[in-house]
Amino acid sequence: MYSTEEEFLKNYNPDEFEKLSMTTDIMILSVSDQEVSNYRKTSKKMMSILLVKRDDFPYKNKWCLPGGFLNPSTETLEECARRVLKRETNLSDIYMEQLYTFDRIDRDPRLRVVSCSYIALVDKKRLNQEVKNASWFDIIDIKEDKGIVRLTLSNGKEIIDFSVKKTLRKNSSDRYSFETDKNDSLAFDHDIVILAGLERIKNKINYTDIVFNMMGKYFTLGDLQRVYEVILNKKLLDPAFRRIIADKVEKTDKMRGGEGHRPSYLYKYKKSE
Amino acid sequence: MYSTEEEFLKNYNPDEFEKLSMTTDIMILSVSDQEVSNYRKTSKKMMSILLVKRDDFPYKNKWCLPGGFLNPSTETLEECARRVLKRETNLSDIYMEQLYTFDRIDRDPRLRVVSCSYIALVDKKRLNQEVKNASWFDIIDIKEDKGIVRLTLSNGKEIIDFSVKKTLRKNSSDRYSFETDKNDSLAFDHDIVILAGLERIKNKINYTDIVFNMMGKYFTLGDLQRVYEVILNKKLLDPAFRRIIADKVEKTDKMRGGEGHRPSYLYKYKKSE
DNA sequence: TCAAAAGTGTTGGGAGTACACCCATGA
DNA sequence: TCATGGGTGTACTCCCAACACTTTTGA
Repeated sequence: MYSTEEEFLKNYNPDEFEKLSMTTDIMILSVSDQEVSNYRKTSKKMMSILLVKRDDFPYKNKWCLPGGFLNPSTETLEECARRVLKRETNLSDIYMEQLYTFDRIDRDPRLRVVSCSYIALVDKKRLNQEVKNASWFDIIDIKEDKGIVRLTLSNGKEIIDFSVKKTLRKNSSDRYSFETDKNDSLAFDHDIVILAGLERIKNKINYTDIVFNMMGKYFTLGDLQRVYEVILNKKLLDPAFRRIIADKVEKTDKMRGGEGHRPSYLYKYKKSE
Repeated sequence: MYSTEEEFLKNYNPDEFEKLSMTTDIMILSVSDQEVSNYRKTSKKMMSILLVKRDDFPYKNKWCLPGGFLNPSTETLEECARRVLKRETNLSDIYMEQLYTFDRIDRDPRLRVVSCSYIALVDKKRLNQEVKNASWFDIIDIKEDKGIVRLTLSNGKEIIDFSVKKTLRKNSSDRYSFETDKNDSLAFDHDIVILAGLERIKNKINYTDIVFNMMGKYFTLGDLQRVYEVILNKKLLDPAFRRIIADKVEKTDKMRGGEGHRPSYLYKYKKSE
C-alpha cells in the first residue's frame, strides 16, 4: 500500500482500486408519550427512533436508519447528514452530532462502504410531514444481562427485537465495544449504531444540555424528569432531580392543569451563557 | 443525489463521481521527561506527539501526523491505522481508539479525502526504532485565552506553534468545535486533530485507566501524578491524588532511590476485577 | 544541615441520597 | 374522599479540597 499522498498520487489509477463509497446514517431520537388509561396517571415516556423500511434486494423487508450516499464532489459528511435529515423530517435546525465511523468490511455485500454515523435529537411534536416508508419505533424494552443488551422496538403494528454483546475492550481500554448477538430485523450494522448512540446519549445527558433538544419550548419538571428517567433507564428522586436541573431551567407563570392532580408550573430552558 | 443504495447502484458509474479516498491519521501521544539541572528536583514531564516531515509538493517542509491511505479492498479503517502505527513505532499492541472523522472538503487540494483520525497512547521508552522523517515534539506550552488555544511544540531543534479557536457549538449543543486560527507549520487540518485529541484524552483520563498505556510496568506515584498533571494542565494535591488512584495501582516491594530525596516505592497497574 | 520529594492524617464544605411531609386537583 | 403527581425541607453520607505534618534521602 501507499504510505504517503505522494506515492499514492504517483501510482493513482482509479481502476486498480475497488471503488470506495461513504454513507451517513442517522439515528434520529425523540421521546414519545404513551397514552395511559387511568385519568390520574401521567403518560409514560419512551424513547423512539425513526426507521425506514427497505424494499431493495438484499435487505427486503428489513428496517434501517435513514441514510444516504455522500457525493464526494459537492458535500461534506455533515452536509450529507443534514440533507438526509431534511429529507426525513423536513427540518433544518435539528441538533446533530457525529457518532462514530463504522466500516466492517462486509457491512454491505455489494460495495465497500464506510459509514459515518450521526445522532440527531428532535422534539417529535415539531414533525408534521409523513415520510414514505419511515416509521417511529418506540423502545418498549431494554434488558441487560451478562453483557448482552436486548432491545425491543415497536411502531404500533410491528415488533422487532435484536441483541448486542457489549464488552469492555481489552487491555486498560475505556468504553465498550459492541458486537451483534442476534439481529434479524435491521439491515447493515445498524443494531450496533443504535446501541452506541443510546450509550452516547446516556452519558452526555449528565454533563450537557442536550435533553432540551427533545423538549418543547415549555414543559413541566415532571415531564423533564421522565425524559431523564427513560434515557438513563432508572428512577430518579424528585428533590434531587430538581436541585440538579434548577439552574438549567426557568420558571414561567404558565401552568398546566386538568390532569387529575395538582397542576404544575411550566418551565423553559435557560441557556447558561 | 441518490438517497438509497438501490438508486445509487442503479445509477452507479464510477467516472461520474469524483474519486473518493480515505486516510487514517494518528495522533501518537506519549509523555517524556525533561532533564533538570538541580540534582534534587524530579524531571519535569511533557506530552509529546510524533510528527512526520513532508517533502512532497504542496506541503513541503510542513509537519503532519503519521497517516496512510485506506486500501478499500483489503482492510478496515482500524486495520489501516494499525498498519500505520506499526510502520511508525514497530509495535503492534498499542492502545488506540477512533477519534473523529474529519472531511473539510478542501483539506487536500488534490483529492477529495475523508480522514478518520485515531489516538494512540504509548510508553515512549518501548520505542527503539528510528523512523525516517519522524520526530517527537514535546508540547512545551499550552495557553488558552478568550477561546483561542495556542500550542507551542519543540523537537529540540525546531519550534512550531499554531493556534486554534475553540467554540461551544451553537444551540444547547455539548462540546467544542475547533477551527484553525493560525497555522503555518502543520499540513492539512492536523492542528484541529491534535486539539481534539488532547481534549479527548483530558476528559478520558478522569474516568478510564488510559494513562497506564503511557507508563512503564513499574512507576512511582509521583511519576504518575506528574503525568496526570501535565495532561490536565493543573497541579493536583498529593493526598487527594493518592486516594483517587489508590485502587488502580498495586504497591510492589521495589523502590527507586538515588534521587536526592526520600526514595519511593514502585507501583504497578492493577486491573480492576 | 537542608531542600526536595515521599507519604499520611484530619478537617470542612458541597453534592448527591434518602426520606418525610404538605399541597392541589378532578372524578 | 382519595389516588396521584406537584413541590419542599432536612438529615445523613461520601467524596474531595485544603492544609498540616512527618519521613527519608544525597550532597
